[in-house]
Amino acid sequence: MATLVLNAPTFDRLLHIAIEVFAERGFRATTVREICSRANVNVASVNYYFRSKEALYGKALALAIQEANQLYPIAPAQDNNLSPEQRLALFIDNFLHKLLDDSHLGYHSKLITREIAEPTKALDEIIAIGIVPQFVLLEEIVRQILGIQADKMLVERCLLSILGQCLMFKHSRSIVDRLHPDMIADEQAIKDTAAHIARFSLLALAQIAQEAKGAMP
Amino acid sequence: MATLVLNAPTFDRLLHIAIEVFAERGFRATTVREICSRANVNVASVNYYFRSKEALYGKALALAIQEANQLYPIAPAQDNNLSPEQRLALFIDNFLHKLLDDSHLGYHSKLITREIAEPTKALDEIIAIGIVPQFVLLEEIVRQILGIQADKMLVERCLLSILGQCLMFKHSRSIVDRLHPDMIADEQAIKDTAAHIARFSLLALAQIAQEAKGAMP
DNA sequence: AGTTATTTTAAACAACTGTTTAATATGATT
DNA sequence: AATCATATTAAACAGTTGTTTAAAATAACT
Repeated sequence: MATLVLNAPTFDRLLHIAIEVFAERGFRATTVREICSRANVNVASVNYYFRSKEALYGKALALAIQEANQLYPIAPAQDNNLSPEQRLALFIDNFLHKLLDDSHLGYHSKLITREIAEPTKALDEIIAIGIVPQFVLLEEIVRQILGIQADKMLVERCLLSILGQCLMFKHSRSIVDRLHPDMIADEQAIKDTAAHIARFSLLALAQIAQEAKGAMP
Repeated sequence: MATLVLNAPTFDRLLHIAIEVFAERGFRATTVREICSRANVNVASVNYYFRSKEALYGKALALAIQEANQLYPIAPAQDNNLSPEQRLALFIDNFLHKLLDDSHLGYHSKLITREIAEPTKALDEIIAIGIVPQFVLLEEIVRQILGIQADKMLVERCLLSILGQCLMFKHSRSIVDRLHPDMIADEQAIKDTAAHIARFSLLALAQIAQEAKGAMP
């Protein structure tokens, strides 16, 4: 029988180290030799286990999404017993941690945001598995705050306003690190930053909701 | 005499095409041969005029910053006769256009934001020439809106909230393009998006200012 | 004109790229 | 112990990389 039984140690090490190196260097600048060298395996292993560098990239990306969602599940923000304001705060806190928690997650979010900023063929999977569910949840929350009558375009714009504030800390981390390193220095700092974003967004959303109510009572 | 007189046509073409290719592919994935091929010059020209690929990258980056600031000067947002609210709206509109105007600026902002997301040795120049002046201006405006007594950390957080909403459309453009392509489709759409960001931010800032005033009258 | 200085060119360079190969080692099953 | 599928290895592959070289072409100047 030829059911390629996956040798867990080598196979797994390769995948996780691939996440790191692809996150650090990007797909094209990453060399198979560097991945293998760091993983202490032979150069041929990538092609043996994954057929090609590109296929390895796809698998590493999928694993990064899966593990990130596993460590920071969105379930708490889905609790309908909470107020939409509380749920928004939970969502932002969760999202920001998913983006910034290097210590538990390694390079997962770096790889994901890199794929977003510089898409390859694998982008569709990212969007379907990693992005759309978050968009749907956040859209539901925002719609509750703004009221059902809110214009769809307005809701979407507010979504992007909220997500943009969070993603800033990932995509422009080099600047944040140089100008305000204390803002994401540790766990508590991340929590404070998340709280600010939630406050900033809620104040804006509440005002927008009030104006809309005034215009169409 | 050996004062290397720069042959404008070749030299300039090389620089501008370097902006494009580096923006599309990133520094490491860009090949000198592709730049030269697109510019219709010999492969050796890069080393002849710029000494190395890395030096060319630095020059291209500096030129991109300079031309972007030239086409979209921040002067209007510096007018002290305007209200801080108007100045904020002007700043955001200017910043967003600088980010999204492909038609006039080519790949300038793509190259700049790429360097921010994935820094090389050239990052310091970007920050000094392209980022700090914008930060300083925006900080002045936000401080006027929040009031002088506002906590420095709070002001900085609000800065990032505003900039993050704008940068979203650059760094996560692949997602915006797929989920809401109409949001940055043309000149008018960009203006509308800028107006939303200004409104969203102003509502939040006004509330924060009011709360702060209430707490410390 | 002739004599420089500057620019452009094709060719070669050594180093590195992803992938393949064929031999060897390891482990499981009989 | 013998047989077989799986795993690992070193070596080679063809192609690409940034950079250098030395000759040829062009321009500038007296």
